[in-house]
Amino acid sequence: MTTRNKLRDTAIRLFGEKGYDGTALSEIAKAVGVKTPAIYAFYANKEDLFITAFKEAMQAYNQFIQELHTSKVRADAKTTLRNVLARQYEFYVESTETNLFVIRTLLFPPLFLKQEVEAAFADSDQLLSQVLESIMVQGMEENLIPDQKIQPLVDAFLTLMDGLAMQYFYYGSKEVFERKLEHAFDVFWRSAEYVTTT
Amino acid sequence: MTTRNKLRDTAIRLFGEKGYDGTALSEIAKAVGVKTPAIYAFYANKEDLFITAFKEAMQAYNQFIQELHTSKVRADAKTTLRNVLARQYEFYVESTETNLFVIRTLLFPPLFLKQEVEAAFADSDQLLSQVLESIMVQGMEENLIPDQKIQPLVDAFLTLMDGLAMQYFYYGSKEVFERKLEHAFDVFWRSAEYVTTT
Amino acid sequence: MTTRNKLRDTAIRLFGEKGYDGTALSEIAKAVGVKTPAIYAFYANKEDLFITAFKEAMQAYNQFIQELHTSKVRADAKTTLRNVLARQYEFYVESTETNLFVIRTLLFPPLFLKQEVEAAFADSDQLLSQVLESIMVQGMEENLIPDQKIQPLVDAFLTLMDGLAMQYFYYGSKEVFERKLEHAFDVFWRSAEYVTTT
Amino acid sequence: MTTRNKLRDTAIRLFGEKGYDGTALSEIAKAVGVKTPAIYAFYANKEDLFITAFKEAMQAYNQFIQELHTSKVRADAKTTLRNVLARQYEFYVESTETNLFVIRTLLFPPLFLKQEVEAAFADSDQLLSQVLESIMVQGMEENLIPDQKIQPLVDAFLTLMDGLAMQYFYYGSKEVFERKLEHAFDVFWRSAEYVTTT
DNA sequence: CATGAATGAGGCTTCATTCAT
DNA sequence: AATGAATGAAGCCTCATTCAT
Repeated sequence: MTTRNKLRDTAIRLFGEKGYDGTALSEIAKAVGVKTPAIYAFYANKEDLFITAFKEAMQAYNQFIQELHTSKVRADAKTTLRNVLARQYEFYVESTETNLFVIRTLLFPPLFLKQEVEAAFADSDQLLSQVLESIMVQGMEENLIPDQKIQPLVDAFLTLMDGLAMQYFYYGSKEVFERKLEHAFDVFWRSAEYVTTT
Repeated sequence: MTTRNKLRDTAIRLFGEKGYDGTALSEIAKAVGVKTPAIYAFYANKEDLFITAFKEAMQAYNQFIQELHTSKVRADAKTTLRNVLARQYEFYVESTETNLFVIRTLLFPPLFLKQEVEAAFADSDQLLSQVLESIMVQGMEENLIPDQKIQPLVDAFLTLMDGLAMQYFYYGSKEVFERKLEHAFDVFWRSAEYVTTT
Repeated sequence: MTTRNKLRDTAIRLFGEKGYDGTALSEIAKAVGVKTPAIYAFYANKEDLFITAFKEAMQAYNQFIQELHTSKVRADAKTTLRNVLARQYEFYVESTETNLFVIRTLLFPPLFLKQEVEAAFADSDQLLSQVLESIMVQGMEENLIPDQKIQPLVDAFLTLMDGLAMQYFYYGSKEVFERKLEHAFDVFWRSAEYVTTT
Repeated sequence: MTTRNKLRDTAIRLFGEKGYDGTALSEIAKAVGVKTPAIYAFYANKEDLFITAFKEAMQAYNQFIQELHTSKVRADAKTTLRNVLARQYEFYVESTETNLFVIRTLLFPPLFLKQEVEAAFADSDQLLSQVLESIMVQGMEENLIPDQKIQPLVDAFLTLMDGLAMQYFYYGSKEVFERKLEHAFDVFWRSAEYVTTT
């Protein structure tokens, strides 16, 4: 891999672990095996490196969302939703570093990036909402989910995903996290498939 | 208020906004109207100030959880749970700064505090779990919630609370947040009160 | 003297010798016997130190001009004008460093100071013009200088002073400089006292 | 023009504007449309480029002086002297950049060039003195200038030229400069043609 | 309690220069 | 002749911290 990309990826990892202010360019350079000034051959400055890293990480994140959509066709809505969580989990495990960086930056962006971060977040959020919505619609067409307003289901599921995201990062234990995932999904699905008498 | 406490509270605010590394002692001192070395009359060093601030904030947070417990007696389980979310929301609004600091620190503690933070989090988490559990039990005793395993409900509700916490911080809009809260709770409760045929 | 002023004076000297870009803050600090960061206790940054030094030097320069005016009363116009050059010379010798800094900065200001420098120069220039003008008027009242337009005399004398200033800095030799001074003044005065037949 | 010469001329311009220390090789390269290391194909290092630029500029300057000499034959001494100033002015206007560089370097050479600069200056100065001297002699032969010592006239005229040089660089206004030039020359000439009674 | 003065450590960045291509 | 990659040196500046007052 090129030095340029090694720098970017290492930046993702270290910025994710210790934040923008907590990460020195010298650490990134050292991890890549290069002296600090070499960074400036590829990036204008620390902010530029951070932004580049952020864009890369967001792209990986959005691609993950896109793939949720692509792969949804294969199964019924319940399986698909369950898969969404499984994929989310997988994604976290595979790309913990990228994810830590994305979440950290979305929640606590360095001030100079606040606006861009908000825009990026809004995009991803909308994308994910659409994917979930189309899954819910499919569920209704399959008669797995009774006819009802879709927004509440989407909102609840998004909240669930966010909650799991948070927990993934603060529960060390795999078992606890998997239990939570199971339980949260079960409760969600029971509600979704519930036929309101009213 | 004493200078000591002004420093602590300003630390909570600024560390919450910009993180440990992003906040200079001089900023805190300036915001309080004092020169930097004055901080050392009250706190051993930056870490000490941070830890003190963290303890104060966690105490406020735990007290909030405690009060959820205390106030629960007055109403039925559904109302109580709904109130929990309302109180959580209120707490965020009233104490945004404290909360930002707590969440930031729980999710992304400075390295020197990782262990203490995890312990503190475990305590709060357990406390909150117990509160929620007792509410669920009450719900069953009231026959509002059909007999079922409690852990899944608690896990789902905790996930819901975490998800809302995250969303509170990245949705600027009050309306969107309140809609999400409503929807997420409705979906949760419908599931909780659902009588499984199986 | 306070560290603050030692820094300012050393800055005048070193900036004068080697220019803004050629002088490192560390050199100034070292010459004063202090570490570089100490500078920041007194000056916001390098530019601030430079500007402060410039103001101080300009003040010394303007004060020198003022004193030309004050001391003029005592003698006839010819003596006074000759004295002006003598004083200018004295001033250069006594305050070579200040002067080198002033001239260097007036002629080749760092870009960030260009505007302020031009304003400062305009002020001093006007001040000096007025002083010279009043001397010429005095000379006419004394009938040492025949009645004529004053502006040409002032302009010529100012050009003479500037020419001497330049030569002071590039002729190493005292003798050569003093000869030039004598000659230039003689030529000037012969012209001034000349009674045009036309 | 060759890259080599483009570099040299751009160096003259930029070193003249911002000095040796204030000009980065990268700026020069960029202005020429080449990458920095390309400079090293033609010049040993920054000092070498500077010295080369200086020699080129001094040559242009000396050639200007030479031409003063060459063209002098055509007219009477007064006209010739007046022409010298006109030509000096023209030269400044046409070759402001070269001149700025020459004057800056003569007055404030980078330390590593101090000696060479002084030698170069002495040469040019002597050359100019000779030119002026021969004009004065011509003036006497023409009986335009009464018999007198030549050195004072030469010294005065040199001082005048230096004074105008300085003023050219710090007066923005063309009108003011031209007025000063006129006045200074008039005063000079009146003195030169004056017949001393003594 | 509080501050002014000072500093060691370290961070970001620029720059002249080298070297392989 | 020219460039991309890289670096050593150095510069400006910030910051946590100390100490005498």
